[in-house]
Amino acid sequence: MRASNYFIPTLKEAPSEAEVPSHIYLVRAGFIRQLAAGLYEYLPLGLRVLRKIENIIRKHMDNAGALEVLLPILTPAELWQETGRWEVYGKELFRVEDRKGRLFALGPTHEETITDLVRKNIRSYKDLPKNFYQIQTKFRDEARPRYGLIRGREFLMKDAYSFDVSEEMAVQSYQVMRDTYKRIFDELGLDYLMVEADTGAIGGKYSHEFVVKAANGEAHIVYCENCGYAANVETAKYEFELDRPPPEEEKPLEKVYTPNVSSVEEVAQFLGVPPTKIVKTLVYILSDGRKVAVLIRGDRELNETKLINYFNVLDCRLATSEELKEMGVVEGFVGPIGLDLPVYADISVEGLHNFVVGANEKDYHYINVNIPRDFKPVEFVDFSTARGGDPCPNCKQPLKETTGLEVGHIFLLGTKYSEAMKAYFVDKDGKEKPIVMGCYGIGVSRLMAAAVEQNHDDSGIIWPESIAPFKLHILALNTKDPQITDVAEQIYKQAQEIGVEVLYDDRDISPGAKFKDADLIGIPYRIVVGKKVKEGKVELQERKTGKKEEIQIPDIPALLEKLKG
RNA sequence: CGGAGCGUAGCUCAGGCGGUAGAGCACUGGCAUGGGGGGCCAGAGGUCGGCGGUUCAAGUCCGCUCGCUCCGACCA
Repeated sequence: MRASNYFIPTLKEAPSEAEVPSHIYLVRAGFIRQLAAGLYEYLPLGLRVLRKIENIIRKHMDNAGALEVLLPILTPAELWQETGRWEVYGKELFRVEDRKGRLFALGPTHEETITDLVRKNIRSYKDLPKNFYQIQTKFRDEARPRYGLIRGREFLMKDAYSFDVSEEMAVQSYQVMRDTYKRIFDELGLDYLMVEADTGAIGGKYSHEFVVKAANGEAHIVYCENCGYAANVETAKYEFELDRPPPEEEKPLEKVYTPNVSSVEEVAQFLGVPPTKIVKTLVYILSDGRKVAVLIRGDRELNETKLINYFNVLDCRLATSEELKEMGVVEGFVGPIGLDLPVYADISVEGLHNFVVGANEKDYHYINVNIPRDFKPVEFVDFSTARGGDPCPNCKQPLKETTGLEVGHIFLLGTKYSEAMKAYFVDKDGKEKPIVMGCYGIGVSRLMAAAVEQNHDDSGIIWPESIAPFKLHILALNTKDPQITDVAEQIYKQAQEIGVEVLYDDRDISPGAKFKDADLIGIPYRIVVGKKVKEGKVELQERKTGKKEEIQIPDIPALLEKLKG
């Protein structure tokens, strides 16, 4: 491709709305443009990268035996109502109405659609297993689109759905996908982790996320370098036993005056005790209306996902000041003793002795509280958020903590959708059974951003070779010098003949501008044709390392062959 | 959805006291130049987000509205 015929609108300055490196560089280097909040246009360069990512995914999915389909973006509301997700998915679901008033959703995911297709067309165990996938635009009416391609309202995803006759077979399909995903992310050249994850709104029995390590990621994960344990903090466990303070002799319960002292830090300082001996009491309202008190040790953070899962509800939130008042609860001094709410305790509270809690009375705390002497929780449950330094649940070595971008998520769904939508098959024994499903997503457009987050420097993007828009960038430094343009043209033609994807900067602009653009665009290899052609030489530069090397012109075909391979 | 900020040239931003609209970069023509966004000359480019109000006069003050961004809630 000749740059003079192409479209690469580069920008010297970062657009004011861009915050993170991937957004800044993808816009500046002419890969994407923003149309509205969370909506992006892919320019020719951007589309090339997107297609590369797609094709890598497609290749591995095909190799794994998955079958590509293309499902409509518009999905009838009735389908979503069948599974209950018309309500459950909430405001994130983009809803539209046709002229007759019939309601549709712009698909954020396609479990309902694919399950409908399968129930209408698959009857027998002989038709199974099947795995269908598509690469399709998805929609989410995000409350807050952010960070360019990382969180858009419209984005490209690969989604796949497996259908099996039994859970055993479904687990096998799941494992095939897990291995396939590893191959995909390996080939994409990204630094990623596969982590245990929560199933969220998709539901299902268990799931794994594929997380690309990135400072701007929304996924918080912990992992163990020793044994390989890795999990999203939403679901991560840690070895509680090693997190316990040593046993103590029980001291008598005492109520102490703690004027205006309510936060853990304040109480710890005021009473001269470590936060590990203070127990926070949090009052939560569950989405089914239940009100519960949850105890957790002062140094630990409660994990609302674990709470939601334990109580089997859609959502939860802390009670507001007004609600606490209505319940007769004293904000800032809440405690389990004499509280008229079911009290659940995090596992961190189990075995804790002589600790501090609020006294349900303004400006008072109890000290030397002990279980079960002073109160008894309904149950001890793992509610706390794992963090770096916690002992690994498998091997007890300290866990590491990092943030990342979730670029893939696989779920063993079980029969949640097949039962809700009556997707049954007739098994060998002649009995009708629900199909066992799995679903598997990859954020294609998000991967493009993730790759840039992980591969850039102060000058611009450094594309991994597998997804770079071109392999080779030829810079003819002075287009008025026929000797230079002749050589550059010749290399360009050779590269095309050999099959190296090449961008040829033949524009009549200053050399500096060409170098700056080339750095910004981030094509892995660069051949600079300049003054040295007089000595029969050009220069090869590697974007990643900045390494420069002089090449004799007759050696170029060999070099191109190498680049192709 | 709560809180905050910002909308002026293609981009990044000044101007704010109410009185003829600015800079840098980009763009067009010309000249010179040709290894890191370089120089000189000339030029084009604006319903100052929109609607309404105050005023002799509004980019500037007031109200409403739309958009974009940030923090939070939420989320892949």
